[in-house]
Amino acid sequence: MTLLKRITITDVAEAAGVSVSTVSLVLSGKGRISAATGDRVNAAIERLGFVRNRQAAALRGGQSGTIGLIVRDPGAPFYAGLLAGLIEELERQGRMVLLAPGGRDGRILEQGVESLLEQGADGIVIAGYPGLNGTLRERASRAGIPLVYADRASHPDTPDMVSPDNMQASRILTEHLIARGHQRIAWLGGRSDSLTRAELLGGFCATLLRYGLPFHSDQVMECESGPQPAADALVALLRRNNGITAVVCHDSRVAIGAWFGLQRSGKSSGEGGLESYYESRIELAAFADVPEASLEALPVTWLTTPACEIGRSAALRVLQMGSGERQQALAPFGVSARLIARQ
Amino acid sequence: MTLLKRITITDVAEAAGVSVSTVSLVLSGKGRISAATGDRVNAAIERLGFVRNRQAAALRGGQSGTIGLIVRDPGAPFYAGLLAGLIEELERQGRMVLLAPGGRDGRILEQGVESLLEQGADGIVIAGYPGLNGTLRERASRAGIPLVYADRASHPDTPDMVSPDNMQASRILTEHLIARGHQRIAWLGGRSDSLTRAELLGGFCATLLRYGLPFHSDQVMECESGPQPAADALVALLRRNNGITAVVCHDSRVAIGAWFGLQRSGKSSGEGGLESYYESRIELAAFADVPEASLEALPVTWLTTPACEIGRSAALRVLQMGSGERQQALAPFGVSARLIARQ
DNA sequence: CACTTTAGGTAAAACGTTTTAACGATCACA
DNA sequence: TGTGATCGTTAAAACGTTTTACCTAAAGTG
Repeated sequence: MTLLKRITITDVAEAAGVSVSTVSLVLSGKGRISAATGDRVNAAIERLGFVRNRQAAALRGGQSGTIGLIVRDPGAPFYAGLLAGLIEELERQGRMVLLAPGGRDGRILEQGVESLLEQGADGIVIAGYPGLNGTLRERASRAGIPLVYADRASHPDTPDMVSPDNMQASRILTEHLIARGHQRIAWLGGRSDSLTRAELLGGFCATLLRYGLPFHSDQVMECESGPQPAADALVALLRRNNGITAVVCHDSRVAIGAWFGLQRSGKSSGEGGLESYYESRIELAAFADVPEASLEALPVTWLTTPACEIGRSAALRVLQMGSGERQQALAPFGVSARLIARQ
Repeated sequence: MTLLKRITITDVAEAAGVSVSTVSLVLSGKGRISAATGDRVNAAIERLGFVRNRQAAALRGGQSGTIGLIVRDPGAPFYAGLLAGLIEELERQGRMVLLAPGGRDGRILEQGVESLLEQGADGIVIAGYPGLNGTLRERASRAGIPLVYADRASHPDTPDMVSPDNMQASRILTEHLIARGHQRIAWLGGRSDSLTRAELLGGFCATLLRYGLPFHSDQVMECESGPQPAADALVALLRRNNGITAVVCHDSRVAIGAWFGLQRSGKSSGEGGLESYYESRIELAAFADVPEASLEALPVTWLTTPACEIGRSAALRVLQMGSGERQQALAPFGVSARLIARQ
């Protein structure tokens, strides 16, 4: 395992009997070079196993070919999906992703941006930090590179944001239930201080009203996002016996809990298992960040935020901004959701 | 948004009234510089908002400060976890992650490695490609940088591999069930052509035998990894009425299916829901790539492969190899699992 | 034929940093 | 006072590309 001397453009030039300029021109396909010379150079490149040094190229030329990304929680399935979409799109454009560590701490975020600038990223995407930071925008703009925020939570409408269209998602899910004949639909779960929940609930409420269906506060049940609290909450909700025939769950854990709650509250025929559900009078629907095995297993209609779409859009947006297109031409970007119906 | 001229080390030197060499020395903390000069330089850096250009530094110096990573399927929760662990550890060592696009295709993988070499990665980690490729190893070694494979599947024992210790994981889970008094334990799920399953099943079988418990082929049930097939398989297994009191499930989807199968086969009291399970005579346990909401909701004892541990280990390993430690000193790396007991 | 144009190619100056060898000054020591 | 050390700093040569301006020979033009 001897460390061979790095093969440079100079070696190639020598081997092909041309100048370094010519090799560079062949590499980038820019200047005017005859087919014969081109072939000769390419042959030499192949023969020597030359790999171009992007750092040197970037040093002189400008673009490093990388887009920086900071994810607060890269292990969370949603952000993993976002990352996957982002990578895929950037790859299509011949760019790579430079991943800076995120973290709860805002200071780490700033440090991450700094590192990305050091590494010469051509643009920066920040995911999972709902509180947007003016300082960072300022920092990036001073360095002359575009910065965009992407998240599952909703953002104010500015052109450098990519987020799901929660209102629309909620409308789709609600209309689906209405189309299936439900008149009294309940809402379960979510903390009332969440912006996402507010938007989802807003879409829900607006859709009910648009179709002339009743919406009273006793149709909405707040609860912790765990199976147990959700089950309890659903039992309590149904005990009021207010004619509910369908329940929209704020997230997948709530949906699982709701399912157990249904079993317990006797809305099923008592056999247990999947079959019993189909005889129940209550239909379940849920929002989900991400496809989940438990939702596939249960008879729940669910609607996912397409994480990888958001990633893809963020990628396109940052490249767009980088290529000098005028900012005002870019509208805020809302990504729409996907419905997976059951039963 | 005017694009300011980039602030360079030269500007700093001028502002501080010293030479560029001095600034560089201060930056890297290498040479002998007086406290006074150091302060003066740092003040100038601060004042001008200088960011060091790593590409230029790498061009001259050597190390780029990045580790390349190729993940076949970055959207899958397990690899997301791996990525998270990897990032965290690399950050601790002051490195960043350069993410090349993966893909089913082996050709894309090679191209990814090539891109990483172009970008000057100081090392490469490849995750999720079970079929290891000698060409890539060769490529990396010719470029003089370390390459390690990391995966959830098991690998042959070579020092450049990081993978979970499946035998040990299986032993832990099986011993847990034995300790709880189970004598006849069944195995459910997994395709028989999977190396991972073979190792898990090997550990299971070995542990049973070590404790003097019977192991017959009718205790093992192969099935597709979905809720429905698993449910059917469990029903069939229990119908044989062979005294089974516990079932080890190959993965989380199988576990969910097994749960429904239990309900259906009357091993529960018929009330449905969580409560009914506790009266059932059958205990469930499962392996899981990754923590999952459905497993938390069900009374299943499960054992996860700590994805982020694997990522972390891969990071350490690649840095270790890069820092010129002797290869033979490095043992193959098996990462152990974590048990989450229920009931 | 004298002239412009064009095609194909090259020399050389950047790009921003690191590092080595050298330098003057100060200091210790006999 | 001469002789090395030691200290703090610096000039200058890399590192591997890209790009601009320039060159030469051949081809076109009147």
